[in-house]
Amino acid sequence: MARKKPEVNSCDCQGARKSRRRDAVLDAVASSDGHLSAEEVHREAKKRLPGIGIATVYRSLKCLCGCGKVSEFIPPDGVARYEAAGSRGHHDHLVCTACGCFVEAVDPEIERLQERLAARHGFRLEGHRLEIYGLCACCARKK
Amino acid sequence: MARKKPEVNSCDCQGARKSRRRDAVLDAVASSDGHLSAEEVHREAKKRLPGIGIATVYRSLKCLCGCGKVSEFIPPDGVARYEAAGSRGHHDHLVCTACGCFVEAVDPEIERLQERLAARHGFRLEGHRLEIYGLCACCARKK
DNA sequence: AAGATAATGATAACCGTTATCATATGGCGA
DNA sequence: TCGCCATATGATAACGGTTATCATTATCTT
Repeated sequence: MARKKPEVNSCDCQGARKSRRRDAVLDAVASSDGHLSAEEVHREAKKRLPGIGIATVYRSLKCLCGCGKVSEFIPPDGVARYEAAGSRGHHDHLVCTACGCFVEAVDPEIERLQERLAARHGFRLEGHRLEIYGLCACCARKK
Repeated sequence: MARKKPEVNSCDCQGARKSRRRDAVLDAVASSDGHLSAEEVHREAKKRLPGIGIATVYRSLKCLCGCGKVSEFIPPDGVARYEAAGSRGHHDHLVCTACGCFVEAVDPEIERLQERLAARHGFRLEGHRLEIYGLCACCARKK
């Protein structure tokens, strides 16, 4: 007999069960400023569940990204960073090439033009990544 | 006595010497469609200089990127890809999430708006990376 | 409570990239 | 042309973030 689908949990992935650790990972990401690396998420999550392992953090992050609760941002150094999605909505990043700081930014007009660009090439738009590199105001002043 | 600066070679990096291998790497990248991974560049370069090692390819690519002869593009999978810069000039990428194909595209208006966005946040613009994800025309048709 | 299956932790494996180090090479002055 | 010496090179070990493996535990349904 077909089993009933498990109740909704922090991850809506197909067949996923409720899990204290995944909740802890989501909470760790959601209660931070964002831009946490997996290792930093692990550190935060351990404050909630001391025994949680790094593998679980990676698995949970992947799951939470899959269901849209968390979004992944991969800066030029290739180390993935995570932030809670939804709360602040979509945004792009201005990355300082000197100090490595991030600034979040959105330009509705750019968003709109991207749709146009995708359409022009026959692409069905699903998402995008825009990163602008340069010197932040602080670093530009020092040079 | 101060030595004279060596003559210009395929890499204008400060103090760089002319080198057959670096020339081979540049040629390998330049004579392809672009979007080659380091391993693929290595394979191409070996057709020109059979004994060339992978480490030299990585070193040469870094050097060539540094002086602007080659540009690096890091897709979502994190594996760097290289293409000759200059010839076709700057462009962004439309990446198909189904088949993984790339399409090059530029929208001058987006470029301009990015400058405005950077300025608005006090950033001194140095560069940017724009990748648009979606289904290419071919894959969209199949679904 | 029992059975089925997803979740977990520890850790080995993976893999692209870099560092290391001994040797070879290029380019300059003589 | 020769010799010097900094740069370039090749082989390979090391690195580091991420994933796979596997035995065990937790969760959900009946």
